[in-house]
Amino acid sequence: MTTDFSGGGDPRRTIELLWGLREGSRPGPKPRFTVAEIAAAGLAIADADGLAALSMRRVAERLGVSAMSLYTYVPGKAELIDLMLDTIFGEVSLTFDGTDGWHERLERVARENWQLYLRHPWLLQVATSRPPLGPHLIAKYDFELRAIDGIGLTDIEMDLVVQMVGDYVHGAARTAVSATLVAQRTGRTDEQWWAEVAPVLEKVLDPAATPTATRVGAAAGEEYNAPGDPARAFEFGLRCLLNGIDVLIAKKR
Amino acid sequence: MTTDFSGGGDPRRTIELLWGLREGSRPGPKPRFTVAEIAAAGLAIADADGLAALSMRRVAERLGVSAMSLYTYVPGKAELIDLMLDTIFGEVSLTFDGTDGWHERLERVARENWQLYLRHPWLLQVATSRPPLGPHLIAKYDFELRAIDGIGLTDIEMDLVVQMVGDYVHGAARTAVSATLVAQRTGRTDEQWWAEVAPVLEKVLDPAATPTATRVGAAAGEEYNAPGDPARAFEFGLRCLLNGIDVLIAKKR
DNA sequence: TCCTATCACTTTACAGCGTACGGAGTTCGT
DNA sequence: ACGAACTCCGTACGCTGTAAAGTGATAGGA
Repeated sequence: MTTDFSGGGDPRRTIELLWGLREGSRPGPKPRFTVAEIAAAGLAIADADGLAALSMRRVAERLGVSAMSLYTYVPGKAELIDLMLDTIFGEVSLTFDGTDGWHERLERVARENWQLYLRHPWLLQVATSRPPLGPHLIAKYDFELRAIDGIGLTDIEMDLVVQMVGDYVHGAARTAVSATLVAQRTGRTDEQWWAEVAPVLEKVLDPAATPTATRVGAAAGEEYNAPGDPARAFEFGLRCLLNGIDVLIAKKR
Repeated sequence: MTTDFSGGGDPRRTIELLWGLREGSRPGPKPRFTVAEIAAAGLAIADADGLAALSMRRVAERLGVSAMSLYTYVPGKAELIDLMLDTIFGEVSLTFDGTDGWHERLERVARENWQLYLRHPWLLQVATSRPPLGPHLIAKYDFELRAIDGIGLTDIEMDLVVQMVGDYVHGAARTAVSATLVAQRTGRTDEQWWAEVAPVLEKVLDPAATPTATRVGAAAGEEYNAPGDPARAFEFGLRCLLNGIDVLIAKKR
C-alpha cells in the first residue's frame, strides 16, 4: 500500500538535513523551530490520523505558522516524510542484551519492526527502496545485521536474510494494521461486516464449485470470528521463516 | 503502502455488482456501458499511471461521459476499486497441470501472485483485509488452498500458510515494484542516485560506529550496483519460506 | 395510446491538496 | 549604517470525490 516515496525529494539536501549540516550563525531572523520540531509535528499528525491527513497546512497550523513558512525549513513534503522516517527509526532499541543465539536475535529484529509498524501505521504507506540515509536508519540496519553476523553466512546472504525478514514483517503488519484501520474507517467490526455480507454471498456462492475454499473458509471463520487473525498469522509465519533459515545454514555445513 | 481500502464502500452493493445481480429490464434509458466496462476503464488508467492517477473524472473522460454519470453505475470510487480488484484476480490461471508435489504447487501460487503485482503495481496500494468477495477472488483463494490440500495440515494451518505466502510475496513485490517506480518517478537510476548521495554520506558517516552495516553495505553495493536486487531477494526468500513449511510438516509426523 | 415511475446523464458547487511567486519585515557581518 | 541573507505570509492554480438539483428518455400498466 505505498503512496509516497522516500527519496522523492533532493537526496543530498535530505541527508544534510538528517545529519544536521548547514548549521552556524547567519544573517536574518532566528528560526523559530528546529528541523526536528517540524518532523515531530508531522509525526504527531501522521500517527494520529494517518498519512492522508498529513498536509503542509496542517503541520503549519500545529506549529502556529502559515503553510508556506515550512518551506524555509524543508524543501517540500517528500523531505519532511524522510525526516519523519529517520525519527521513528530512532525508536528501535539497538542492543541484544544477554541473548546469544541468532534465532532469538533475529526474532527480536522481526518483533522490533512489527512493533514499529503497529505504532506508526503510516510507515506502511511509504516506499523505502531508496531510504533516507539518516543516522538512525543506518544504526538500525547495523543492528539487524549484527543479529546474524558470524554464523556462517556470506555478506550477501546476510543482506538477503535481513531483506527477507523485513519484507515478511511488512506484509504481515500491513494485514494486521489494515484490519484495525478498516474497522475504524467503516465503523463496523469484522463480525458486523460478515453479518452484512454473508446473506448476499450465500445467494450467489456455489460451494460445489470451490469446495476447498468453502471448507477452509468456514473453519477459519469459526476459529477467528473474522476474515483472519493477523497476530497469530505473524507468529506462525515468523516461526516458519526462522525454520527456513535453519535449513539454509544446515545445508552449508 | 496502502492508501485505499477494499470494502470501503457498501459491501452488499459491491457483491451485487460483482456477481451481476440487479439485472433485467427496467424503465428509463438503456445504460451505455456495462459495469465491467467501467472497471476496465479504471484498470487501464491504474495500470498505466498508478492508483494516484485514478480519478472519477479521468475514468469518465476515457468513456466519453461526465464524471457524475459514473455514479449511476457505481456507488463511489471505493466500489470501483473493488470491481477492478476482482477483475485482475480473474487473470490468475487456476490449474496445476502435471505438478503433483505441494512444493511446486505452492511455488506456483507464490509466482502467480508475484506476477500479478508486477503487472498491476497499484494492487500493492490497496488494503484487502476485507476483500471484495467476487467470483474471481473466491476462485483464487480456492486455487491457493488446493496447492496444499491433503498434505497433513489442518484447515486452519492451510489458511495460515496461504496467508503467510501472500504476506511475504506482497512485501517482496512491494520492494521490487517501488524500486522501478522510484527510478521512473525521479528520472534517476539507482546508480545515479548513489553517485549523488555517496559523497555527502562519506562526510558524515563513521564506519567505526557501524562496522557491520559498512561492511555488508559495501559488499551488497558491489554485488548489485544498487541498494538491492529485488528479484533475487524474492527467489531467496521464497526458498527459505518453503523450507520452513517442510520443517513444519516434518515435525507433525 | 397515454401516464408515470424510474433511470441516465448533466452542470454547478464545495472544501482541501502541494507549492510557485512576489513582497514585507528582521537580523547578521562588515 | 548598509546590503545581503533570512523568516514569514497572502494569493493563486489546477486537481480531488461527490452532494444537489435539473433535464430528457424509456419502460410497463391503464
